[in-house]
Amino acid sequence: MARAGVTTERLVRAGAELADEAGFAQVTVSELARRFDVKVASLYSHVKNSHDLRTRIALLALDELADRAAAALAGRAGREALVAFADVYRDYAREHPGRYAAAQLRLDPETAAASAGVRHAQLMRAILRAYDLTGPDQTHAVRLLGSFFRGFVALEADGGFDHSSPAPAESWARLLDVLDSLLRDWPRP
Amino acid sequence: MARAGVTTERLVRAGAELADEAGFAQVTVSELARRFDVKVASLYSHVKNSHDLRTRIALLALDELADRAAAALAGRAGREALVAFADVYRDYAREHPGRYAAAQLRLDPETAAASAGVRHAQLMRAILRAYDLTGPDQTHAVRLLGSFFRGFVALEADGGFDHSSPAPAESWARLLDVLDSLLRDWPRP
DNA sequence: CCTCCTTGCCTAAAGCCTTTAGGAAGTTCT
DNA sequence: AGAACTTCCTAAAGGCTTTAGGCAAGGAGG
Repeated sequence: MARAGVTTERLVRAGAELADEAGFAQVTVSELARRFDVKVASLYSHVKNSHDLRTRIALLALDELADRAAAALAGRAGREALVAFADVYRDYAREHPGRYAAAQLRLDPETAAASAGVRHAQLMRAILRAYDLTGPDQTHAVRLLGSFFRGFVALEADGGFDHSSPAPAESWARLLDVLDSLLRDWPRP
Repeated sequence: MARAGVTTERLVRAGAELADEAGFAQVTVSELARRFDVKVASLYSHVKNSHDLRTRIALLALDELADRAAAALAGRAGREALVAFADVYRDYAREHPGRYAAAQLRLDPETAAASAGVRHAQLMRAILRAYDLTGPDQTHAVRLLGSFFRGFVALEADGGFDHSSPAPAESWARLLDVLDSLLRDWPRP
């Protein structure tokens, strides 16, 4: 019997593509087996179980995102950096909805600590260095940005902005300006 | 055979409780049948299918949320209203994580239009009446608040704030103040 | 070249969830 | 009481997950 040449690597990559096509929830060991034209049980030599597969896809996505974010931040600071970083997120979510959903998967602490999630946090902090924020307000600001990015992208993906008029892109651009202003002129407690 | 007294109403309510206990993803027709001590197929007289069940739970959650929000807003305006409204969201998500997750379920357009989601949008607009925002900036502001609430609550639930120091509650309070400032002193384009 | 062993893939089987079809026993209304 | 409806049941098919045990392809070493 000719070997199909399945590897964990290829499996995860195919899983990511499947996620983008059909949604992260549809990523199933069975469907991947079908795509590799292999029996389901065979995949269990390459992946521990369904959860393991999903986790690996999540890690791939986090990695890709961090890479893009780091590239976008190179040579930029202040408003430019903020916008570039934010766009990386939004664009990635739009280009790769399944992978983006995967990146939201809750990881167990050890896995999370070893993931590219850590890089994300560092990059966000780096953006804020251009602004004059001290002490806890720096953390608050990180959380504001993180919350806004995540929430906006989620709402846009859910069609939450579909039935009101300015296109999401317009709000996105305007709000990034507003947030830049806010960071430059951060209100005192 | 003694009747178990299952009704769509009781099913949805039990589903909501199950969601809060075990997570929205664990809400399954089978598990509910177990809880009502009834055969699985029996439930299909009360609910069209699994998706129908989840949708009903989502609608219940949206309704409860809108009720709470409306109550919180009564007699308040400006910063007070903003904080009260925001707390309703965050508290609901913490008290009823499963229901809150259900409320995020993507509904088809007709269902969404008939849901309490519409009330949410109106309440949010009502809050902004206290601030001096005109034209598209009003929509932008609604989107900023919505994104922030949703993102913050999601990140907190995912434990995204677990390994940095100020407690989420502290950032939440501070950031609501910051946003209130921002709305009062909204930057010109 | 040819064993030997690792590894990829397979069959079998059990467990759990969903959904449909068709039937029997309570409930309700006339 | 009898008809009509509703609730619940058994049966059965189909899908996904996961484990156990086996055969054969391909590379390593003699």
